[in-house]
Amino acid sequence: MLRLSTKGQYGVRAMYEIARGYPGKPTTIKQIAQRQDVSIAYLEQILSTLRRAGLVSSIRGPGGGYVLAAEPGETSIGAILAELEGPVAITSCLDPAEGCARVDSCVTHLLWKSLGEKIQSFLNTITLAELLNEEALLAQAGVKGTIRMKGKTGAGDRAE
Amino acid sequence: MLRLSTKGQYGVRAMYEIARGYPGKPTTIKQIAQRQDVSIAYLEQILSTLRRAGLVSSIRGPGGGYVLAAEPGETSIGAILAELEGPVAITSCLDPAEGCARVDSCVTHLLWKSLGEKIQSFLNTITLAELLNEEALLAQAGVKGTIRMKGKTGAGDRAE
DNA sequence: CTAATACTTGACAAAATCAGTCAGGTATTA
DNA sequence: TAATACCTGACTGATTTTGTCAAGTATTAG
Repeated sequence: MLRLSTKGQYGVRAMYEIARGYPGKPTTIKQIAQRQDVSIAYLEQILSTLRRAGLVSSIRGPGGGYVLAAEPGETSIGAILAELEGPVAITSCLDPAEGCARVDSCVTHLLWKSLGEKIQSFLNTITLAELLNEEALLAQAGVKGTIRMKGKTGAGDRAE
Repeated sequence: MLRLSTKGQYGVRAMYEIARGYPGKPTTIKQIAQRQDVSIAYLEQILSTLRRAGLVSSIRGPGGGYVLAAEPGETSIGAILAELEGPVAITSCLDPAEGCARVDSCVTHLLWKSLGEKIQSFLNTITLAELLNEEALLAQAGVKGTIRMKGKTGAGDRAE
């Protein structure tokens, strides 16, 4: 339940690839497609959305590609997903575009609203900067009590 | 994004109606259908799943209906949704039934895993008892960092 | 200038999931 | 034994997802 679409997932991964080149080096769609194993055509669709939203800028012509519109710490995962999938809306009642006829009589309304806010808040807290730095991600995303591991496996290292 | 299916939503609302009769009075499908404005046929499908899962018991024949299998404070929203929609799995990678080929190289894996755990934890905290008592729900679901009350069965009375 | 590179856009469609209906059952008790 | 009420699986139309495809437009090296 509560699955994210591939569009949202690919979008975050694409933004991560672009963030790796920050600042300076533009990243081409082709590079993203190879590194993240997603089709170029699909990425074009996704990046087009993100560009219109002002999250990335594109540079045309030879040597061009995509660059972040702001520094990595300024772009949250929540912002990326909001553009690609719309706002968090556990139920249609809570979708700003739809609304709910029975708000008052619905005992579960508050429940879903509260859950949605928690999710949104979490996603807004994590930025591309955290994604670029696994330790920072652990600190922010690490959960209740147990996960105190610090030594990473080295598997996620840079392959540049 | 991250929308819950109607099946899950109706399931929770049906469980709420059944919980209102606790202890003692069985609630019929027809009553639930009227109060929550859901078709009888669809509810039968949903309640059949919940009964097989052991969350409710059914009493057949005239005067029958559904009753909770445990007291309201023992049944969490997370348990209900898990039966109707499967486990929280933001990505297919995190679905126990599917698995992920690129776990090690995926920078976002930890992110989605962490989010999923937060959601699951929240849903496991809220029970039918909280739904029956709006104050308890506010205390549990209300803003972050303010979770103070832990008294369990005290809240399980009728709320009307 | 012009060709190569690279982004841009909108239409389209197969596949999967969702949301629910329907027709026939089975169990219980007044 | 008939009325009540749960039980089950098959089925289907609608919607969403997950992409592909074709035909552009903009930029710059040479």
